Amino acid sequence: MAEAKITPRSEDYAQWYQDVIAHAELAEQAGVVKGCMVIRPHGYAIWEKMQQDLDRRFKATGHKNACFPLLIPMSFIAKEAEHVDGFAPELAIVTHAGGKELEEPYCIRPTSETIIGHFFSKWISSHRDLPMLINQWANVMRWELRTRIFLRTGEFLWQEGHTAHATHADAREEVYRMLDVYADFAREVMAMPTIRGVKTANERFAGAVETTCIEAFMQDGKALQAGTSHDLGQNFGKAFDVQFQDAEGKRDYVWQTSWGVSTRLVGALIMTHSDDDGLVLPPKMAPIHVAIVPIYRKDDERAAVLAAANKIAAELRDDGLVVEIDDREGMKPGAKYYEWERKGVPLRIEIGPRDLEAGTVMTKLRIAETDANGKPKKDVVPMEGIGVTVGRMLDDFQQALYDRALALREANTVSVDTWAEFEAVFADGASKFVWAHWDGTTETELAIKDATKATIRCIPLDGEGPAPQAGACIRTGKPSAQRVLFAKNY
RNA sequence: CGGGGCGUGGCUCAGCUUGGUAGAGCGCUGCCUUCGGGAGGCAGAGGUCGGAGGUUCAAAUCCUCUCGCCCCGACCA
Repeated sequence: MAEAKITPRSEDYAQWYQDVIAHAELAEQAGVVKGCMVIRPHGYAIWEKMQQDLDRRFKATGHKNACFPLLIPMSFIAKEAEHVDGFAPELAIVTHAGGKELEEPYCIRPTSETIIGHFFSKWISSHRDLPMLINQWANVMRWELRTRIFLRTGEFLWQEGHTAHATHADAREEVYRMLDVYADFAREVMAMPTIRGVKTANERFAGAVETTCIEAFMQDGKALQAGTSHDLGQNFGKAFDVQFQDAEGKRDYVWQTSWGVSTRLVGALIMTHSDDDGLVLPPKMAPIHVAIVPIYRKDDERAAVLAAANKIAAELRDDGLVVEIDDREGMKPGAKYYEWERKGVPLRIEIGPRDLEAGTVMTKLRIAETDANGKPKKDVVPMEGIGVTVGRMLDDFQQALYDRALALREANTVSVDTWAEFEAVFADGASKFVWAHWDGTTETELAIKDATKATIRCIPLDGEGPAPQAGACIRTGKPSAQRVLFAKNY
């Protein structure tokens, strides 16, 4: 009996996304808690891989982890005018505790700038205390009207870096250092190309003077903000009175930054690489690298095959790989193939009696060409030196996924100079990455959004997108210094 | 908050119009056969039909109220 199939992307991309998550057992709607998700072990394992790699990068750039309270006094949120305007609508508020009404309500943290500002003011008094480089791994809550698993949920997991510096220049250097950490991580580990840029005033973080981002291309042509890094200027320093004395004895407010990525990255990973057969994971993101499926008929075959499978697994594990031997009884090999594929395991090894005789194993990458009969291509490789062979296959696969993702983005990226062309790209719910000129005003940005649902994802940094060149705004014809990135977004 | 939909074994749902002993498929448990791309047979376990009230000899089904969730739109990492 065939299992319920994953909806093909061509039929319904949103349904496909949900099907992939369900079939790979990554997460599910909590149901009993509105807008919240349960991250299942396989999904959480992916998040842990992200955490481990990022945490190493944060430590390598001098940051230390800490943890601040989940509950924040409401008065804190109100101290920074733009911040409170931005976040007030999505706060969950605690009014009662211990059977009594609280004197001052708390909100569940939507982000921690305010409470960290409070503590920075206690901890910082001298330029010798700077820079203060803190990161927090935490859960936060934003009461969203519309949620999508991993991409936007009421509660989500993330890291938030918070730093304080003596000069604006130092803070800006930090903002861009961490943006590059995110971009490098996305490229090297997630095999996901991104575009680094600056957000328009309209899309800026509430309370920041500048917000930078990495934008990733999803298979349906939409953009997804995969990470952000903010220059907070002295806004929170002034709101929370975070002052220091410099070497000359002058007092000044600190210059702060904050930066974060969240479990949303799991959604980005899915929509960058996965296909109609389910989840596809780059080896560096895979909780299980290799699944070994033993093939046998009789008991004596079973014993011999399993012994060989264990030997291979041991060799691969010595190389640091996570290997699963699928020796479940009563399940045919084909069913096991489908299961490991929909869970995104990058490489499968089949080993049976014929292999034992020949001293070989059968290997199958998660994404493979199909032969003339429509069957996926498998490779016979010698058991001798299996560790080296598998290592190379996984490295190549990691690179191939990046190349494929980049090629898809490039194939769906266009430069557009007329409004008619621009509208056509975004007609009927479609989206691409569009480089177009814009006159720099929020008014025009909103008019374009109103007409097409496309928004400015970012103003590209040097080296991203087409070389800067003056032109005329796609909408108003007014002068524009450079093209900006438009797309519909998640 | 507007518009739509749904609450029935673990999951997906049928049954409701026209009230009469709670069903199917998948999954699960056991045994047997099978095993290089989604196996089959036999035997079994499992449900206060979201909740409360009402009508009735009799309610999953009709009526009233209520709770919850999902989808679409307005806000957002």
